[in-house]
Amino acid sequence: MTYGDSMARPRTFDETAVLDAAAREFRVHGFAETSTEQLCEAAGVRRSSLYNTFASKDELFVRALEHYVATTGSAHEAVLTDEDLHGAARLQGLMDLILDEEREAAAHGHAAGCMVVSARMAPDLSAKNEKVKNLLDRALERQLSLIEQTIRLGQLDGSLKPGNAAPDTARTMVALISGLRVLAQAGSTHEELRRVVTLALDGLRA
Amino acid sequence: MTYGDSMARPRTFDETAVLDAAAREFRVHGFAETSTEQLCEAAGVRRSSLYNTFASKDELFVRALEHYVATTGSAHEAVLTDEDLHGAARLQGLMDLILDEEREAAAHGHAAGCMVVSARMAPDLSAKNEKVKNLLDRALERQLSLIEQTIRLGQLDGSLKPGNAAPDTARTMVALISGLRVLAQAGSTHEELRRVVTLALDGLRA
DNA sequence: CAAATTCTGTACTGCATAATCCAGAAAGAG
DNA sequence: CTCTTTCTGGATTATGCAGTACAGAATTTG
Repeated sequence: MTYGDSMARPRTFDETAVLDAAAREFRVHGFAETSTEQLCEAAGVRRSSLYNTFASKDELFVRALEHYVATTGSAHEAVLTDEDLHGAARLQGLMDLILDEEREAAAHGHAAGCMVVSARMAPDLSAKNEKVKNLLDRALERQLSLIEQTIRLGQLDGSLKPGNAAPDTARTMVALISGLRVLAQAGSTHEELRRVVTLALDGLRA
Repeated sequence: MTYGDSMARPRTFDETAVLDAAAREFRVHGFAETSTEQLCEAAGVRRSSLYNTFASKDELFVRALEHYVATTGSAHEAVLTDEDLHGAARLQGLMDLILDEEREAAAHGHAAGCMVVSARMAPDLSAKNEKVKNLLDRALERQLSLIEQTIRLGQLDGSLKPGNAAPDTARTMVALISGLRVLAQAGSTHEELRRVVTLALDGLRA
């Protein structure tokens, strides 16, 4: 009942590290195909410890998703608000984040995967768990809003072709990112993905 | 042991209709989240009948996937080889197929889903079943090849901007289509999806 | 009618796996 | 040292679901 700093044996594992490991598993294999066994092994934690910390696989998934969208969201935000770059370069930077992630994963023999895409493609998850749906919706909203602002900036600083509606362009970028995740799972090489990005961004440049 | 035309009670259900119904379930819910119960109910067929006709859920999935990629592939091919249209219009026609499908599904309160995207996002399926992987790979190859030819045509007939490499452009289109599937699952409206398509295609036109 | 085959409906089996429980060792706080 | 809490490791329970089995009705051919 003594929360926070206990007066007994402390946790030997980092909760955030567990969420990281869980997210890595979930994003590659999806929710249904990831067993608690895999999660324990990936996190280097025993079952009892897992269930002491998280009530259920569902809750762990929600927490991992929360952690995943928060960290990736922040990384994306950092690039998309980099004062040293013009709009087009920020977009390029965002896509480079994705490309680098996929290259890194490919070096380990698999695609990076994406918790958001696979969760979206398994709508029963969102239907069963309201928190999942809310997290996904808010993540999408945040991403759209950030990209939208970047588009507007790029059109003002002259790096992006004017005339394209910012919301539509933002949504197109999100579609492109999701599509890249799928192509990566289909085995497309880093070079192929990079050329897709180049072609798509060139269509937006001034 | 008497194959083909039996001399007894014939099937009262159409095997193709079952595959259609199964594909409809699988494409929305994915493999893991679709129970054999759902499949029976959707197809209007009893369990015994299902297992008399298909050896397992795995085989039914493979058959449904086969049927799905064959029918959608043919529909796409029909548009992409329509002699009455120039290249850009054929691409537009392809995207309209997707958009119409999503609009139709949205009218029923859900996204259309996609067996290919969700199967790709669950790579364990392909890992476990070689046939799944082969079907997905051949479907992607076919789609890329068809779109690539259409791009080349469009660049020759002047409807598409020259200079873009056809393979890259084709892969970008595939990414866009996958992205549309994801956005649709995220609840994007038909109008929003349509504007995404318009923007993306406008970037390719002459 | 007889034989063959599929249908319906329900009940059952088997397995994977999510989740619980427990006994003891380990490690901090007072 | 004592108390508390978390660890390890394994055993156990519970559940959902894929797949099987079966009995009887239905439907076709010969």
